[in-house]
Amino acid sequence: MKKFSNKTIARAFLYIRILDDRIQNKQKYISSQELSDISGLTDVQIRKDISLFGKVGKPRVGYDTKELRGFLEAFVLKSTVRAVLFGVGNLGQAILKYPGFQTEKIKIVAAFDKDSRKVGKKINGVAIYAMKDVSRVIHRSRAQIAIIATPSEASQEIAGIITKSGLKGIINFAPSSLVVPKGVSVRNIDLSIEFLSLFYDIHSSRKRRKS
Amino acid sequence: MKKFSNKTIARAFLYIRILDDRIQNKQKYISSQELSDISGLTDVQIRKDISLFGKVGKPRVGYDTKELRGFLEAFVLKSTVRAVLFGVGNLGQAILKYPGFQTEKIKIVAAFDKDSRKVGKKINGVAIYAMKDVSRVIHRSRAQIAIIATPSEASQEIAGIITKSGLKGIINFAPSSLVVPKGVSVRNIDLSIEFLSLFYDIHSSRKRRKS
DNA sequence: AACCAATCGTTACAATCTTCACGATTAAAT
DNA sequence: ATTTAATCGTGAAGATTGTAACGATTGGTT
Ligand SMILES: NC(=O)c1ccc[n+]([C@@H]2O[C@H](COP(=O)([O-])OP(=O)(O)OC[C@H]3O[C@@H](n4cnc5c(N)ncnc54)[C@H](O)[C@@H]3O)[C@@H](O)[C@H]2O)c1
Ligand SMILES: NC(=O)c1ccc[n+]([C@@H]2O[C@H](COP(=O)([O-])OP(=O)(O)OC[C@H]3O[C@@H](n4cnc5c(N)ncnc54)[C@H](O)[C@@H]3O)[C@@H](O)[C@H]2O)c1
Repeated sequence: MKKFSNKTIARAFLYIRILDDRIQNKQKYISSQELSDISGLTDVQIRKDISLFGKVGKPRVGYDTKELRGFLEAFVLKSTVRAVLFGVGNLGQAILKYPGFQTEKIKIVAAFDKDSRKVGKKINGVAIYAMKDVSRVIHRSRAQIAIIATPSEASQEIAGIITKSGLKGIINFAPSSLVVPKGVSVRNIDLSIEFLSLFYDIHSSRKRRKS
Repeated sequence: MKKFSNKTIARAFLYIRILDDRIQNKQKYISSQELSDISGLTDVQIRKDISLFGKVGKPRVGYDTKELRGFLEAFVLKSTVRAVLFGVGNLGQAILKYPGFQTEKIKIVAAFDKDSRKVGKKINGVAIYAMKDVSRVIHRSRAQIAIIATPSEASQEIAGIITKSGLKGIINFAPSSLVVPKGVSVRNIDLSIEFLSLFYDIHSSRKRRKS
C-alpha cells in the first residue's frame, strides 16, 4: 500500500468534511482557492495533497465535489472506525454523549470502567462493562482502536490490557507517555500542553501567520 | 525574544512535567537517556532541545532535575495561563471539572453559555456568564486565551467575539476552521480527525516506529 | 595519576514538509 | 477558430525537523 504522510492524511479528512458540507449545499464544483479560504491552508498545499492521490481536478473549473470526495474516501476511509473507551469519568462521558462518535464513520462500541456503580449502565446506547470483560467485549464487538480517558496513573496498565487484546491503535487523553509494543500507534492528546504552548506562542511572537 | 519552534516548546512542557514528577520523588539527577525512556522521544532529540536553551547538563551525571526545570520554565512559562470557556455542554463541563485546569499554571477563570438555564451557576468554582457579559468579564478577569466548546455552527461567531475582546489565542474543539485576524493564534483540536487518521495509520503501515 | 565509561553539546547530514514557479489544460468569450 | 483567463499538476527550491556521529567533559576506579 502506498504511503502518504500523516499530515496529508489528516488534511484529507478535513477536505472530506468540507466537501460533505458543500455537497449538502448542492455545490457542484470547488476550487483549491475556495478550499484554501475555508480551511486556512494554502491553495498550493491543497492541490499538492490531492495530486498525491491522483489527477481528479478539472482545469478552469476546479474539483467536482462529489467526485473528489469519493476519490479521497477511497484512499483514506477503509471502513467504520470502531472504538472502545476506558474511563467513564467527566471526559469519557462527554465523549460517549457526542453524536459525532456514533456515525457511520466513527462508532464507539463499548466502554469500560473499574467503578462498579457505572458498570451495567448505558450512555447514549453504549454499554459500560467491568474491566474483567475487556478481552471478551473487544473481540465480540470487533473494536479496532481504544480511547484512554482514565487517570494517568492507570493509563500504562490499561495500555497493556489494550495491546494484549490485540488492538493496534490508542488515543490517550491522560498526560502520560505510554510504552507500547512495536506496531501499536499512539496519539497523545495532551490538552494542558496545548494550552501552555498556545500561551507561549502569543507571548513570543508578535508577527504571525494564520493558524 | 528568541524563537523556538512549536514542537520544541511542546516538548519542553513535557520535560517539565516529567521533571516535576521526579523532583517529587527526590530524584537529584536525570540523564537524557532516562528522559528518553519516559517520554518515548530519542535521547538526541532531548539533548538537542535542551541545548537550544543553553548549557545546563553535567557530563557523566546528566541534568540536575531542579536546575533543569527552573531553566526550562524560565524560557517557556511566562505566568499563569488564564482561560475563558465558551459552551458549557458535555465537553465544556468536563473541562470545567478537570482539576488540571485549576492550577497555578493553568486556570479557567470564567465560562459563557447562551443557555440561560446554565447562566448564574458555578462549576468547580467557575461562574457561568451570559454572552452579553463577555467583554466585561474577559477584561475584569484578565483572561489571555479562550476555549471554544460550542457547536461548530456558533464557532466562527464566537471567534469574532473573542478577538474583538482582545484575546490573542483560541483553542477550538469544534470541527471547523476559524478565520481570525492576523496576530491571533488558533489551535484546532479535532478529535474526529485524530480517530480517523489513527485508524488509517493502523491499516496502511505494518512496520511502524513509536508514537 | 592515569584511565575509563558515561554523558553532554554540537556540527554535519538526512528526511520530511511546504512553497514557489511555471507549464498544461480547458471553458468561455469574441 | 483564436484568444483569454482561470485553474490544475508538478518538479525544483527552500524551510523545517529529526538523526547520526563524534569530540569534550568529568566523576569514578585502579
Ligand atoms: N476532563 C478534562 O477536561 C481533561 C483534560 C485534560 C486531560 N484529561 C485527562 O483525561 C483523563 C480523564 O479525565 P476525567 O476528567 O474524565 O477524569 P475522571 O476522574 O472524571 O474519570 C476517570 C474515570 O476513570 C475510571 N478509572 C480510574 N481508574 C481506572 C482503571 N484502572 N480502570 C478503569 N477505569 C478507571 C474512574 O472510575 C473514572 O470513571 C485523565 O487522565 C485526565 O488527566 C481530562
Ligand atoms: N463531546 C465531545 O466528546 C466532542 C468531541 C469532539 C468534538 N466536540 C466538539 O466540541 C463542541 C462541544 O461539544 P459538546 O459535546 O460539549 O456539545 P454540547 O451540545 O453538549 O454543548 C454545547 C454548548 O454550547 C452552548 N452554545 C450553543 N451555541 C452557543 C452560542 N452561540 N454561544 C454560547 N454558547 C452556545 C450550548 O448551550 C451548550 O451548552 C462541539 O463543536 C463538538 O463538535 C465534542
